[in-house]
Amino acid sequence: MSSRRRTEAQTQLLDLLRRESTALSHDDISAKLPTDINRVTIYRILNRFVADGLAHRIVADDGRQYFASCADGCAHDTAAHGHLHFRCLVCDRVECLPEQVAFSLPEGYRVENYNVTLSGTCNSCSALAEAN
Amino acid sequence: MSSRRRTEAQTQLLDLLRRESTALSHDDISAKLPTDINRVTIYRILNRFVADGLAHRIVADDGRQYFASCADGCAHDTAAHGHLHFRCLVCDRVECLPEQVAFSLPEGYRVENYNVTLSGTCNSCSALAEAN
DNA sequence: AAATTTATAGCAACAATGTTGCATTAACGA
DNA sequence: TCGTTAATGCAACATTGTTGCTATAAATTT
Ligand SMILES: [Zn+2]
Ligand SMILES: [Zn+2]
Ligand SMILES: [Zn+2]
Ligand SMILES: [Zn+2]
Repeated sequence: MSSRRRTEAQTQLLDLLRRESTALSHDDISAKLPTDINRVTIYRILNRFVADGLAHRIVADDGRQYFASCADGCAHDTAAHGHLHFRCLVCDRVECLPEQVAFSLPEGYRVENYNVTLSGTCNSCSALAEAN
Repeated sequence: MSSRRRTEAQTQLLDLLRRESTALSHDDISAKLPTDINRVTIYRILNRFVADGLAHRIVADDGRQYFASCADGCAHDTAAHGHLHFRCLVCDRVECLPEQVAFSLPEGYRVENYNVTLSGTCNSCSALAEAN
């Protein structure tokens, strides 16, 4: 395998993902990056991060990709990404939740990727709603 | 609410969804329909079916929408769609599996939609692989 | 049966998201 | 310092799904 090079763009992107507590869409990332990085470059860096196990990709129920750092407690094997994702329909944020999903699967199925996304109202948004 | 009208296009589409054992993408549907129906019309009919509880929408981890009839045993409330979906990376089919997913959610989260998709190799494709 | 109403269909154009090809730049090792 | 090639940036494209508008036709009323 060809080895990776340390570039400014990648450093910024990885720092961003690690700093954020929620999973980020491409748009989120573009908006939050300190420097302008080309659209395509961002996509390519993200794909590389996923391939290298630095981040994982969530395809949410809005059909868009979100990316989250794999740093904390989420080991790089597939099964570790079986954790839950929650997309809030109010604040439009996607969170990685630590809870694992349990299920049984009929004989003969071999799982390679997990993509579990619930959507609804997140805890902070329901708290806000209660307050009114 | 304005009442629905019985049209040829809708009948064909609903028949197709009910006849099929797997969830269908737009392309699948286009290809399998006995008559040519306009792209946009298909999308609109599908959205109506989902709104009316005749079908449910799955957003798979390829970012595309798949549709399955709600006829058999899948009641029309949200929770009933908590069943598992499996997308086979070999034969590219999406199945509704009857098994429910179990998970716990932190306090304060309110779920409106479930979207659980595993991907990998389905039972028939792994059987074929074994045979070789 | 004819006229009326309006849900549905069809066409064109658009929007959003992500990828590929290719030339240029720059990281890194020799 | 030089050469190799990974990474970037630009343009163009691909795919998937939606919206606006007009035409058609299903259902209801006259
Ligand atoms: Zn929220
Ligand atoms: Zn996650
Ligand atoms: Zn298969
Ligand atoms: Zn299903």
